[in-house]
Amino acid sequence: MSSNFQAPKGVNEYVPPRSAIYLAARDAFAAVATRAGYSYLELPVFEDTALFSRGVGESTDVVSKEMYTFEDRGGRSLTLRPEFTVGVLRSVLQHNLHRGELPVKVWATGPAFRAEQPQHGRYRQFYQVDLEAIGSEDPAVDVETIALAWDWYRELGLTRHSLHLNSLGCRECRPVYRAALQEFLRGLDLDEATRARIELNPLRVLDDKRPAVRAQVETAPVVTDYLCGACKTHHDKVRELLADLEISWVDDPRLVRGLDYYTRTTYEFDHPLLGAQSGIGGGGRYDGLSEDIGGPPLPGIGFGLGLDRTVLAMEAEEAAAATVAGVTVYGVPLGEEAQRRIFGLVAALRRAGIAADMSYDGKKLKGAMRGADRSGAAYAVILGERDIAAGSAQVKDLASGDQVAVPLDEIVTTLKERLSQP
RNA sequence: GUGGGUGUAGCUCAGUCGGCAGAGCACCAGGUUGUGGUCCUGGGUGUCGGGGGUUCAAGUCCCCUCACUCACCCCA
Repeated sequence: MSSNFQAPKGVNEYVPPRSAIYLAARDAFAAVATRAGYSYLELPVFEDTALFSRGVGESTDVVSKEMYTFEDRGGRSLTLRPEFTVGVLRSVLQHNLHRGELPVKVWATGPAFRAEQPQHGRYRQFYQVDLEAIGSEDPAVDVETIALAWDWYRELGLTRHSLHLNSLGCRECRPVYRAALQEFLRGLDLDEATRARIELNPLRVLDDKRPAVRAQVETAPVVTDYLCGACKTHHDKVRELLADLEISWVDDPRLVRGLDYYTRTTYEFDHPLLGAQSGIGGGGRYDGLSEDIGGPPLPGIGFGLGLDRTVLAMEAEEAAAATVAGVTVYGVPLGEEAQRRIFGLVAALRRAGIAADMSYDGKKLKGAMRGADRSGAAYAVILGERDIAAGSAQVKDLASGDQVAVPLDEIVTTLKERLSQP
């Protein structure tokens, strides 16, 4: 231990060299979203507590026991966002983006917070990329979001993830199913907590992983048998379009998500190499959410994908790109005057768009050259008393070992020229 | 929140019955007064997670605590 302080329990930090994987994944998502016409949204990390309790739902675990809630100095109750979707919708409504052309297509990224027992892949501060299409009921939009997530995973080199798909129905047909399910569940032999869940959030019982519960719900009624005509048509269209895009999925009528706002299309991405925390992302339609938080009727669909678990999946599949932050040119000064000139030269190289670094602290030649080697640079620029007297510096090709003297005022152009050649 | 496992050098880990804190890699210095990567030589860089207890003696045994981790739960 090098300090008395350590990061708070359950937070996940990205430090070099691993942070490069995180950054590459996030940047790749920005590209995927942007080329599909999604605009960036930067949101507050905390919101009015009531936004989450109304949006996500009082009956969810997320709201009832996992929120970081605090009172600010003005006595307002605020909560660190436990997810993105409601905040995105709140912002879209607040800024009247839905008054323009629909759907409103936006994406966001950053940390989210839930006070859970930490585990590998489950953190109290975790990171997501989020994407939402608001204001359209078209099943093509449902599939567009799925396809973008899918393409992102593929672009990152993942091959083993799977897509699970379900439809949860709408406010017409879901209550009918819910009642049927409750009736079935009440007849089972279950523990007290689970019995309570039957009344509060019966669909979640289907998600129980315990073998004893699993076996009993085997014969439970499934939601897809209860879909109304409109929901069924929608769901069939989604599956048809998915097939068109050659995305494979498994129909999972037991797929339930832990947030109350989902309607119709619901999906989840899993990765087999992550143990219990196998859900790497999920999303779905939330056609009633706008009204739940006091907005106009406005359908929507979107997803949140876990950056932490995606990075873990990349590492598990050994797909993590070996992106090492490196420079192209490395300055090696010998002596004070040389250090001053190299410092200026490195700045000039950077201004010319060439990635450059240098040796500090008056390191001896050997140590400075070692630094050049480790920097990954293609060229070292070595400058000592003799070179200054001659008005030139030594430009060394670190791969071949060849070294030539170049006049000081021609170094930037010389290197630029050399680097532009293949 | 519940139940189990682990915590020793920067990293991966060994440490027997309680008896001088170790290995590999990494790192640093030198071999080379102005030339890296290879090679050779030398160097342990440590709050044995933290606190307390037992003991002549604790990395090792006991208690508490913190963190990580596995499963439940939850979900990203």
